[in-house]
This record gives sequence, C-alpha cells and structure tokens, in this order.
Amino acid sequence: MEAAINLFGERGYQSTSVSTLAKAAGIGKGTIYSYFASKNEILLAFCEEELTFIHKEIREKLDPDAPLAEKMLLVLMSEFRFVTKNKDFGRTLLRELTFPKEITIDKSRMIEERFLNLFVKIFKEGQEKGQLRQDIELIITSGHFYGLYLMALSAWYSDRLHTEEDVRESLELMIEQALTGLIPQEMPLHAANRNNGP
Amino acid sequence: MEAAINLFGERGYQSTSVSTLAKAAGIGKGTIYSYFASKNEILLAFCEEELTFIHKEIREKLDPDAPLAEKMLLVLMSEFRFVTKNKDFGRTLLRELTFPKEITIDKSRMIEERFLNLFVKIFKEGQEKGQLRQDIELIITSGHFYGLYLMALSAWYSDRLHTEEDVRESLELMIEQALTGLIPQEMPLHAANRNNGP
DNA sequence: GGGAGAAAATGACTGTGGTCAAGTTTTAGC
DNA sequence: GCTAAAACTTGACCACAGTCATTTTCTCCC
Repeated sequence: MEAAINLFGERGYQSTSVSTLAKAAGIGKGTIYSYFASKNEILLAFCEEELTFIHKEIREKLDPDAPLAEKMLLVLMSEFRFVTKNKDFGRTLLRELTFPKEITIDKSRMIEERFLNLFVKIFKEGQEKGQLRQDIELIITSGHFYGLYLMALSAWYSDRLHTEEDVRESLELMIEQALTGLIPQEMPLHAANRNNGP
Repeated sequence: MEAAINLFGERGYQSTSVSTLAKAAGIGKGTIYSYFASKNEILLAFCEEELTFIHKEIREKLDPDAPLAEKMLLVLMSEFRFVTKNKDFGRTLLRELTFPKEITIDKSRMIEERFLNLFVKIFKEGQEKGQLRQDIELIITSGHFYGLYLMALSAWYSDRLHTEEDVRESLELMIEQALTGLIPQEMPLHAANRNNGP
C-alpha cells in the first residue's frame, strides 16, 4: 500500500504497472495478487483509507444549522473534488465503484455504503429538524442524491460540464429540484398526473 | 460491425478478442483500429445502432396520456432491460458511457444525448399538460432522471438490488420523490431551510 | 497503359494484467 | 530437534489490447 500510494501519486495509476509496483514494494508480483483480487482493487483499498480522512474533514466543515441543500452541496462537492483531483485515478475508481466486477463487489459496496451512511445521517438530522418529509425511506433518498452526484461526475467526464463551478451549479439546481419537487407546487400529485391540458 | 454483432452475441464481449474479430471479419487487426479508436468504441457503435431500434420501440409503447411518473418508469425500465440483457456487455458499455476516456468522449456523448433528448421531449409534453413546473430547466431535469437511472443500475451491479422487480420498485420510489419533492409539502422552501427544531 | 503519389490495410511486435506450478517459510506435534 | 503439513511467495508464462513500419491498393494525370 505504501509503495502504491507513492507510485500512483508520482506516475499516476494507469502508468504504474503491477510489476513495477511489486518491485518497488520489494515483493513478487504474485504476492500482490494474493492480497488484492485485481489491480483495481488496490485502488479501492487506497480509496478506503483516504475516505476515512475525507469524511472526517467533511464532518468538521459541516455546519449543523445550515439548510439541507447547503449541507448536501458541501458533501457532494467535497467528494467531487477528491475523486477528480486526478482524472485517470477518478475515472478508474468510479468505474469500479459504480459498475463493479463480481471480483470487486465486496470492496465496492463497503465504500459506497460509507457514502450512503453519511447521507442517511444528514437526512435523519434533517427529518428531526422538520426540513424533510417524515414519510420517506432515507436509504432511497440517499440513493437519489448519490444518483445526482453520479450524474454530475458523468457530465464532467463527458466534458458536458467543464469546470468545478459548472458542476456546483448543476448540483445546486438538481438538489433544489429534488427538495422542492418537479410537479407544479400548488397542485397535489394525483391531480397533476391525469391532467390532460394546460 | 456484422462480425462484431455475431461474435459478441455468441461468445460475449470480453471473451471476443480483437484478433478473433478481425479474422471473422476477414480483415487485419490494424484495419479495425483505423475505424475504431478502441475495442470499447466498437461496443459504443453497436449500441448506437441498437438504440435507434430500442427508442422506436419505447415510443410505440408510450401512452401519451399516461402520468409522467409512469412514462418515465417505462422508459427507464426499457433501457435497463436492454443494457442488462447481458451483464458483462452492460457493464463495459455503462463504464464507457458514464465515465468515458478522452478517446471515446465523442461517441459517448452522442449516445447519451439521445437519451437526454428523449427525456426532454417527454418533459416538454409534461409541461404542456401542466404535469410539470414551468420554471425548471428541462435539461437539468433530464440529468436528474438520468442520475436516478444510473443509481438504479449501479445498485443492480453492486448486488444491492437483486431482481428487475427490485429495480423497478426503487425507481418508482425515487421518481415519486423527485416529482413531489423531499421537503415537507405544506411548508414553503425558505421556511423549511432555516427551521431548527421539530 | 503506365507511373507517381496518396490512401488504406496489415500482422509482427510491445507492454500489460493476471495465473499457477514450483519453491520457500512457518507452524505444530511428537 | 526433527518432520510433515499448511501457508505463503514467486517469477516465468499466457492472452490480450493497441502500435506502427512496411506492403498493398487505389486514384488520377499524361
């Protein structure tokens, strides 16, 4: 892991071969594969270590009295900044986290669960403060926001959003939409659904 | 492309090597790389062909008078079924579509744009029928729903949702949340935001 | 028809992730 | 202290994606 952090930091993830990594760590290549299921899993393990640190940092920055939208934006943008600090690193990590191979499912889920738990915790506080509906499943709501985060990342990787500022704006809008809802606000849901004309 | 469709169908994407594909097509391997930037781009090209067909099918199934939530669920589930028909195929495709390498950004964006346009079209109809707020940017709303779709797929690939039925239920809940909003419905946004206790 | 130059096709070659049979070290029982 | 089994380590080896110098084919003008 030490060697991995150094080499990935210096030369990037893609251009560090497993053989090089093994040599730097002073062990055989095969040994690496008896501790990690694939090269990508090394990345996940690295990410898991970092995440502890990042999440602590986020918790410190979080103002408990801030509006829910502001809290979520802070969390999502912090994660965004971390994961896109290096483009290749982030892409590989996200690919493996979001659409994991069978071989890395366990590690992937463990990491994603950390995100989701952080979300759930924030939403629970929100519910207690009356900022959030009581009749929703928080795990679904967390998934909802995780989806917005993925979308923003995807748009950034597809060059549809060019800068951090673009990402922030899009997230802000999507969060606002998620909180206030998309149907016309003066009209209850069942009426809106079957309305056939302006 | 013909050879690709056959071989990917028979042996799967991962286990079809580019050399094999070239031999089957009766051309040299290098020739393939003068038409496609990478092996993954062949997949994207294949997907683009299929998408025309899938989208036509979706448009036929869409009841124009159905509630918005129902329409979106139909669209998202159709895409889900298509992309997860074969697990490996879908994973590689989604990885490349959602977090593309520089080399495939163009093709990726072209495909994603088709999705988003389909969404925008549906939302525009929704706005005309008064099912949707007038004061929202439809492209952001489309992104919002694309995010929910990605989340559902991710949960399926991570084994957090096991069956198609699980995916449908989660999507249904998330769509409902997106439409009706997450803040308490009798309370306007600005009041909810700074409320400090139940 | 011929020849020169552009365009397209090719497959031997390279570097990589991942495997596994053989080799080495540790552990446990006597 | 000795031995046998269990646990761990290893690097030669494999299959594959992607490259590029060379060869083949096409194009167009005289």
